[in-house]
Amino acid sequence: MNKKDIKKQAIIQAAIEVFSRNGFQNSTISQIAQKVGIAEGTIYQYFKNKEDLFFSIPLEKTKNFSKELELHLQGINGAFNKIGKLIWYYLYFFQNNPDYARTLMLELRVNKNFAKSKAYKSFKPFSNQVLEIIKDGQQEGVIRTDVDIYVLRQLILGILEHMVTRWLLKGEKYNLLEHCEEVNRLIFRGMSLETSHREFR
Amino acid sequence: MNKKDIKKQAIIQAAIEVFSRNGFQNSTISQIAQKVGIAEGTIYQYFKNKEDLFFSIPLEKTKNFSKELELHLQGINGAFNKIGKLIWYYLYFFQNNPDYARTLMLELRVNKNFAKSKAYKSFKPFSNQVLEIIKDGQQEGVIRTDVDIYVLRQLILGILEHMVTRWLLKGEKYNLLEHCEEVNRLIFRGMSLETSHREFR
Amino acid sequence: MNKKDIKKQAIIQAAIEVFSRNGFQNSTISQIAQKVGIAEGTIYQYFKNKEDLFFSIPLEKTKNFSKELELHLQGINGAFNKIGKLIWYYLYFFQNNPDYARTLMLELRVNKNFAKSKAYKSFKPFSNQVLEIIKDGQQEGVIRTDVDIYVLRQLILGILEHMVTRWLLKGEKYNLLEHCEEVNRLIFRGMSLETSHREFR
Amino acid sequence: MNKKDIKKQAIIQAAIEVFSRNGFQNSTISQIAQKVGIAEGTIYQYFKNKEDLFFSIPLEKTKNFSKELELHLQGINGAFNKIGKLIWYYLYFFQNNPDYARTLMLELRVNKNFAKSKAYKSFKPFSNQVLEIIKDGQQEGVIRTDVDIYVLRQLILGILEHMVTRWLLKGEKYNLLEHCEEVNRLIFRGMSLETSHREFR
DNA sequence: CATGAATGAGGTTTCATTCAT
DNA sequence: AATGAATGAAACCTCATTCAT
Repeated sequence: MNKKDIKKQAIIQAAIEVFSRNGFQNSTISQIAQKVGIAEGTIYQYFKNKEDLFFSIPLEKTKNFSKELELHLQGINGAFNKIGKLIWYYLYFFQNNPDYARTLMLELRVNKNFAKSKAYKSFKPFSNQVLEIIKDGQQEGVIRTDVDIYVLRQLILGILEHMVTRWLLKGEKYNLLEHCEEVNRLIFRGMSLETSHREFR
Repeated sequence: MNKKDIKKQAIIQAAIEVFSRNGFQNSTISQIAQKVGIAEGTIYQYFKNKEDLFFSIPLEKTKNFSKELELHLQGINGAFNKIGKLIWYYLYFFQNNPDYARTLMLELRVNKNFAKSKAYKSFKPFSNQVLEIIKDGQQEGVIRTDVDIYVLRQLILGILEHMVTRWLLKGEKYNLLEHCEEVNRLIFRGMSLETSHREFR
Repeated sequence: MNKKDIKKQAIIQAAIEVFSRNGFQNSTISQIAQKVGIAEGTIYQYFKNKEDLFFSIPLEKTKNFSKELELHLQGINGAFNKIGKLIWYYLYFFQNNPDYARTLMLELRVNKNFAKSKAYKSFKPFSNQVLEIIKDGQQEGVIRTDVDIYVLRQLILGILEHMVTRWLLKGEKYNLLEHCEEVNRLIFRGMSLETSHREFR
Repeated sequence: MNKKDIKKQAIIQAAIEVFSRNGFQNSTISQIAQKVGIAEGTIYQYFKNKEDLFFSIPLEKTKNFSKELELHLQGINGAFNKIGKLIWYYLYFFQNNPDYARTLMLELRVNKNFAKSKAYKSFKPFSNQVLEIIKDGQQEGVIRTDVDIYVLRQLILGILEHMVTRWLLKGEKYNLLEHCEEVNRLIFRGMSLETSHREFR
């Protein structure tokens, strides 16, 4: 990582802190520059504008997320086991990155332009990965096939996003992982073939 | 409804349209006043400030939502039947109030001050209603008791919020009710006692 | 005093309280109306506009001031004795009317339009009275004649205004009459013929 | 003086002119910016807000006042001679800075927040200087000791402020120095030990 | 590459005054 | 005479962005 990248990282890190505390509209370039210890103008050497800097946050963070998730899924077999791990890691990650969680869930996710940005596309791999696991599960014969796989994916991601968002809005006062087990049970049951239940019995 | 209330309603209606199109920060009092056909200052006779007007929207809309829901639930028996109807109505309502949906899901829900406002409390009755139905279902013996009822509620509301939000972010281009049936199936299965499945067979 | 005058008095009294607490610019017609318990519009039945109401305060207060002063000067002989009493009464009056003191000294006295208003002229009698006493003193042979009588009057009124103003700006925390004696001595000495001193010895 | 200071001075100079002509409340940042030939926003690079700019005026002017006064007092001996010169210079200064006089006497002096500001403290040195001269005079044996020195100081400053204020309210139409001599006489006599009079004879 | 002074558009909010009831 | 809803002008201040040094 060269000098330029180091400074860019520093700006992004400061941006995460500032944006997460005050939101996009109430954060100022000046605050971010101050936190990094550089002049405001310098930020414009690295980012086209305020929104560009804002959107670069998930671009960066998603790299970490995916790389780590990869490791955590290594050596796990079975669709439900993979999904269980994925759910755990998702909650674990955001619990440990609360600033980013706020930025992503309360600001970016809801930003009109974001959905059209290329930063948004950086989620695609993760999203696809979930889809692949579901498909595998159907081929294994453990996941029901009478429900659209995109709806199944939406079920999982929807619950996860909601859990994190709720946690944020409640002031991050409880342990986000505390209902992990129960949520797993609900999702597994919902997605299973009925027959698979009988097998479990 | 007296004259003053009529005008207040008119302002709220205009506010919904304007806020939903541009977001809170990018909407102006001037736009809203213009839409109602009154002077800017007049709005401040009815609302303390911009945020007060903003927060008064759900206060008003929730009244309608609850009143109508009440009617739709009349004469329906069985926890799952009630939940099914509730899910359908929720999606139906927001599909038919897309402006309000945008305001609520993409702006209000994510606003720090909103969670502390009294407008937020107007959701409480609906939220409690869901909880009651779940409890009834447990007493009927059709809903599992090995998962916290608050987690069960979160499951339902989380999925619903997520579906509406996703629909909005995708440009409202598809029919929000189109996967209603499948979602019902997923949620029912997730929440059921296993034994109840066998009975259905 | 008929009904109309009673209400007018009530408005003026409320105006004194409000204006003195917040100043002219930061006081609102609404506040005054509220204090009286009438509608804003009603005030415009009695006063042309905000400034007219403001200027009507000294017009009213000066009546009281002069009437009382008259009584206090009754039966006092000798220019210095009269001046001494006048100084005492001036300080006594404002100490007991601190709201009006603030309005007059910190707002009105400094208002451009006020100097041109007819309310300003209501001070004239008092001002003339002082001049008359000085003239009398010169004829009695106790007040120096080598200084312009207008300068002598300015000396007295200047010190008095300054004392009241200083007292107000210091938060009215000390007794305004506490240096009355000393000030008298200073003024008397300054105004006396030298010979009169020797006579006193 | 660097570039930044020069511009700051220019803004203050323009502010004096504008504030003195219209008063604080009726002056606009826009007017001041226009007079300097800069954008409104630029003013906020130099001053926190309108009031900050307002209060910075005496901070600046007092520097000049004190520096010049120092020179004028050089080589003068005797408390009364010093006070005489000080009175003359005070009147001379405000006569030659009528804009500032208006701002200080009619606006700042009467502003609640001003008395608490640090700008107010910039008068302290001058105020102390007067006190020192009085003390010297008492040690020399020419100034009476039966009157509190703070009252004596108040006598001097009160008359001076009043003279300037009166001059301003009368439209600055006469020569402020015209009664300088007479005022000196009054103040000297008031402050003197009686015995000192005999010596003068 | 870095700086930071300058810009200037733009929106919320207040409130004296009016006037129809 | 009293009301009080409606008006609408007006100004402070912020801050992303630029550009000369």
